[in-house]
Amino acid sequence: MTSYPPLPQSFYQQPTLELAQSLLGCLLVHETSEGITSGYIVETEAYRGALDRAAHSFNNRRTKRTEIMFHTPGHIYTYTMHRQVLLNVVSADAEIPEAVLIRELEPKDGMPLMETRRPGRKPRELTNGPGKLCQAMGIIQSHYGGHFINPPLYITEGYNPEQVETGPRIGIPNAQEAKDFPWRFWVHGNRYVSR
DNA sequence: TGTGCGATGCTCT
DNA sequence: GAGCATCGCACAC
Repeated sequence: MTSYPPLPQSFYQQPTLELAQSLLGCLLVHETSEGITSGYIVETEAYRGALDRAAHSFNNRRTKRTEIMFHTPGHIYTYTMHRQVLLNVVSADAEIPEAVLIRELEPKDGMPLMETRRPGRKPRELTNGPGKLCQAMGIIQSHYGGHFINPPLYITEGYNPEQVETGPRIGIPNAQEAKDFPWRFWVHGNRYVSR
């Protein structure tokens, strides 16, 4: 099985909205004893702590859960929503609680392994949601606090998306004015992007 | 292929 | 004890 060179720390040192776009087309890789799974990132959302009513860290709220967002960029922020695990990339400098949510992947390596983790699903249903992709990739809550520049869970160079689209984020009806911020980014025309 | 809705557990107040 | 950055199923077309 192939390994890949992780993107360096410097990649994460860019403004959150730019990082959210730069991540599109990058390859998310998870190496486990069962094998490698990987997929291209095709949809992201930015969450910008202090200003953003939709963010857990709104108004710089600092709790056990949001603590990692106050760290340096490139850290792994996982949390559970209902029964799912969701995966975020911490962005912005230390003490600035911002992050990018990874919403959808296009599977690359290890699709058979993904299918064993999500039995009975069609190929495009393996990773077309933030909770689903964590299941398919074997990402669990205990990845919280890790770093994307090291295996087993890391991000490497992928392809350059031809066209990126932006729009309002999904599933945050109570965020008032923040729900209309065009902070969702996706690869135009990719068949793994659902909505 | 698309929409609607109920189950569900963890975190914070 | 309330509120969710969701998913899967049922049902219509």
